[in-house]
Amino acid sequence: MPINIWMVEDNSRYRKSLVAVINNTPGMYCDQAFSACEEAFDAMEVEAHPDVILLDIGLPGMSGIKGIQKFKSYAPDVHIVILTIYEDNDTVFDALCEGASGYLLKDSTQDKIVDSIREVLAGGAPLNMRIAQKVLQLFSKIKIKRDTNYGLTEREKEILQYIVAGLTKQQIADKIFLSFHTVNTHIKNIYKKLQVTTKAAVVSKAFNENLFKAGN
Amino acid sequence: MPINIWMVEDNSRYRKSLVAVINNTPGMYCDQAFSACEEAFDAMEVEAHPDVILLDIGLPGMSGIKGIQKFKSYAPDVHIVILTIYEDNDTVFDALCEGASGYLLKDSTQDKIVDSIREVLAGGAPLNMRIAQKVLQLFSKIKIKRDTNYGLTEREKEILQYIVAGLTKQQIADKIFLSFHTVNTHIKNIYKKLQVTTKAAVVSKAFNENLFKAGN
DNA sequence: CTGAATATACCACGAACGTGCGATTGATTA
DNA sequence: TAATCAATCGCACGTTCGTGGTATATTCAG
Repeated sequence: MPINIWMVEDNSRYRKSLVAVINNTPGMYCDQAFSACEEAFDAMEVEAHPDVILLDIGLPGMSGIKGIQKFKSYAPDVHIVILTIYEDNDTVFDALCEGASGYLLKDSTQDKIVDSIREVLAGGAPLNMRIAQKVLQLFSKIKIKRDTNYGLTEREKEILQYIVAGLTKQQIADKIFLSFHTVNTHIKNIYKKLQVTTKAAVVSKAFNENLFKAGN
Repeated sequence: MPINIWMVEDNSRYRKSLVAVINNTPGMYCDQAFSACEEAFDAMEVEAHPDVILLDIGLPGMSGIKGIQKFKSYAPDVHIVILTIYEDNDTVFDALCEGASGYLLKDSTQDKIVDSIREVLAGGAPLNMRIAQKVLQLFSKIKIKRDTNYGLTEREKEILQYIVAGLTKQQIADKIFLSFHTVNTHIKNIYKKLQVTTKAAVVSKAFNENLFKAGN
């Protein structure tokens, strides 16, 4: 059966042009196109749900970002592909967190957009080249932090885990069969190495710098 | 100038086959191919550095994952494209964190691999369809957590920030011009809402559940 | 108008924490 | 062999925290 596509895009020229392209492509059709999320929500109440929604972000009324979840509440399995001019980190990040299945930029060719519709239904995640690069950069940022060990010993790392877990010094001592004083000493040493002075700060630093994972 | 490509792949048939394809492609060449990272490191010491390294993960000796950073230490600007059969979450995640510029699976067509080499040099991030999907799923997981606000008020969120930053109650009071007692009360309420009993636990929960960002 | 929620403020007490000392043992390394 | 480091244990003091109360002003929805 042909792919049912909806489109939400306030630029009528761009919208009409792309709708025409889709309707001239075998295997897919777009009979619903809107200039605002609100109109599309009304249609979701009465029409058969689409397979894919091509969604702009810079819209009058509700933004595409907020619209993602709303569309998903109507049709949990719908694939939402963002099609926008925005490529700043925050917008991309927010859209992906909201559950977009793909992210294209409007400078994409019409062929690329049509291909992406097929790709998302095949279980893929069409991403513009520059968007994919941004996404990967987010990962490598995580790594940088994970390298700084602060020279914690094994025992100290172990105790660090329990601090993060929220145990008191006495509870930690009981857990690993040490005296309260020993735990106290270890924690003092952890403070020196991490250059902090409270448990809350240790937890904060531990998360910010990914002081977990045994390896390295 | 043509693209200089190296390859690290222990399956000699696959390696030779792909090297041949690359060398038959105008604009790129592969004159160095290895069956282990260690061999490639030796070559990095004496040969001109490549533009792109196609790197397997399941290798004898050092794994491709650990190899990524090592290659980057020789040539910080080299683009490393993973080419492997592994597509489990941990492997993908680790590779991207280490700084891979792309991630392909070995069932990719040779055309796709050649295209990806060009794409990565054009500033893109070639990802296999299924890998891209995994990556996007990681983002939507973040979102789920961010929804659970625990009904914190604006004031409480504000104070939460300072707790995470490691300030004492008195310091927080001074910072936002409130009495110590008021801050104390707010923190008590935060504890009730988050169901914790210590500052360390608050910090832990705040990080684990992304209790940041004002939006929603 | 009337609760409910929010923000503000105060007090007191015991528990937990942070810190400055000192000390012994065993393993590793220079 | 001497020195360093990790791990263990100990005490004392002042500070901060967590928790049980109580109370007032404001705002906002029912």
